[in-house]
Amino acid sequence: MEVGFHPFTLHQEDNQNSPENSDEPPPSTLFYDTKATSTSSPKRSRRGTHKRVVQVPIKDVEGSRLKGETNAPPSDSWAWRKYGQKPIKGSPYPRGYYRCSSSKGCPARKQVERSRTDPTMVMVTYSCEHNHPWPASRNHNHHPHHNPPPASPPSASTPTTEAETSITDDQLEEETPILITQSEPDQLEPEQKFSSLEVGSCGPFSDQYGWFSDLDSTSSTMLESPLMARDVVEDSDMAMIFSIREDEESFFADLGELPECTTVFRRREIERVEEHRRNLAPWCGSTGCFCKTPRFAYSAAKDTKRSNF
DNA sequence: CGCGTTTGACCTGCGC
DNA sequence: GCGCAGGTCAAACGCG
Repeated sequence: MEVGFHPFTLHQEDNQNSPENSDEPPPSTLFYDTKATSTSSPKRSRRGTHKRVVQVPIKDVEGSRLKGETNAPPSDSWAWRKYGQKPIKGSPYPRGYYRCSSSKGCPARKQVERSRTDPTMVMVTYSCEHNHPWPASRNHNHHPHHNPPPASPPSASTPTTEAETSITDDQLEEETPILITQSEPDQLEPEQKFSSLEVGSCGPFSDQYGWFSDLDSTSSTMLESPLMARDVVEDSDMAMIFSIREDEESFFADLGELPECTTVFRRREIERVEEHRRNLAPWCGSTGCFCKTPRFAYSAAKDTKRSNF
């Protein structure tokens, strides 16, 4: 399919949903997760919605699909339909609103806007969860087998649906390691940190996988960021990561054609993790936890008159 | 013809 | 209560 993009940074939104106020995450690879209760209709609840903000290098977006638009939706494997666009106060770039068109009634939505502080980055805010299986038609490299991800304790939040699980599996079939970091870990217990990164936790992660699956090998550059190099893993999280490793091995066995760089990365990271494990070094500094590959991720007149857009 | 995008209008939440 | 700003709706339009 089209060129994938690299989720670069994700940061947790506060309850007020104001990426424009928080679009200055460090230029490192971060993966924020927002935990909140989804309330009634999305339209009526601007706060309390589970959102995830992903910062993506603009070049990747451009590579996928864009028509001179400043914030063309990054290419993930879900089908997104644009339903609105608004100029955001304080930002020179408009925000585009997309909803999943893969399935009727799917509540999944995402907002795309270019970062004010770094025009080379696009902020993608995911909210709600896909309520349907992974759009196979859009999912290249679909492998029919594979074990479900290690039974990471079901997320404390929203249970993972079967569809979501399968989605995850499918997407986990995809290669390309991904770095996931959750911010604001201080507000979460270790388990929570991870559960919030899990697939089922109000699921947005499953749709994260969507574009994870489209990542191309170039993401390895991001993955070898300094931040990546200094990861330290906590025991509980290590357990997760290592329980996944088994799958990983089988995965890799099936991924013979993966770009070498990604494979190198994995091995490198595995070694690092193991080393950390040996040292039992604490991790999750102020920037929080992170996971590696997608497989590991699961742990991962008003206005018109005034806005004239 | 179906699907996606554009865009003006409307609705809702929140801060003051 | 009011105004602002964000989020969504839906008609019109474009494209394949």
